[in-house]
Amino acid sequence: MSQLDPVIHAPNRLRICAMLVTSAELDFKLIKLQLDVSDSVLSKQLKALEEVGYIETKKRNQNGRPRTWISLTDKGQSAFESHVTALQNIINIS
Amino acid sequence: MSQLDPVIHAPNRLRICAMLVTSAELDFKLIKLQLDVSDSVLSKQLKALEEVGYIETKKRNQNGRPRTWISLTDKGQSAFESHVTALQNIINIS
DNA sequence: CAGATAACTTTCCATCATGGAAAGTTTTAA
DNA sequence: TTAAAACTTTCCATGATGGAAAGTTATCTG
Repeated sequence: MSQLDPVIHAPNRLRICAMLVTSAELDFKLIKLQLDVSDSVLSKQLKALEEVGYIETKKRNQNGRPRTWISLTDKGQSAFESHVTALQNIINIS
Repeated sequence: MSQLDPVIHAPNRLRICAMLVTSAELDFKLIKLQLDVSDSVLSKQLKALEEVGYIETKKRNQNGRPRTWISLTDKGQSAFESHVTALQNIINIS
């Protein structure tokens, strides 16, 4: 039986993963605006996802400014899918 | 836009609500066995749901033993539905 | 009727998560 | 070379969560 993943379940991280699962990569600023959180909060949530290997970050320039690009890893992708399955099992079957 | 409900989002409480939404009422022991948590943990999670008016508890005997029966209130029902909608919005649309 | 037991409830305690604010770092623009 | 952007880290306070153990209350057993 698939279980909820505590790293993904937290609301902000769930939103981050959901945004990333449909995109190749997104930049820090966009995610921040979308989630409406402070820099420090987003940075910490991304770090939590990176520490378990669910996302990767790459620094690259855009308009002469350093930007961080974030993408889901394969591991993150499948963890997210399992988490969604677990949620569906809870919501539909219970 | 529907938002995640922090009272419902916590994994154990999400499971409790999901179990209750398809049943008229369930007893403490059954929920406890299903969730595989200690008495104290279940009692505290139920209290949290009761304090916001999402569930009701009734004490009634069964086999000469006091039992607590738990049911979703109307408020709890619609809060759960909104929460599920919010989850779906996050997972599908983001 | 007294003690035991079931079925919770509450308290105590330790740990962890989360967030805001502020300070720190790095890179590039002016 | 100073300023600013784009994060990152630290500090701090608060709140959630869980286990263990003690506390309650109702009923069963001898």
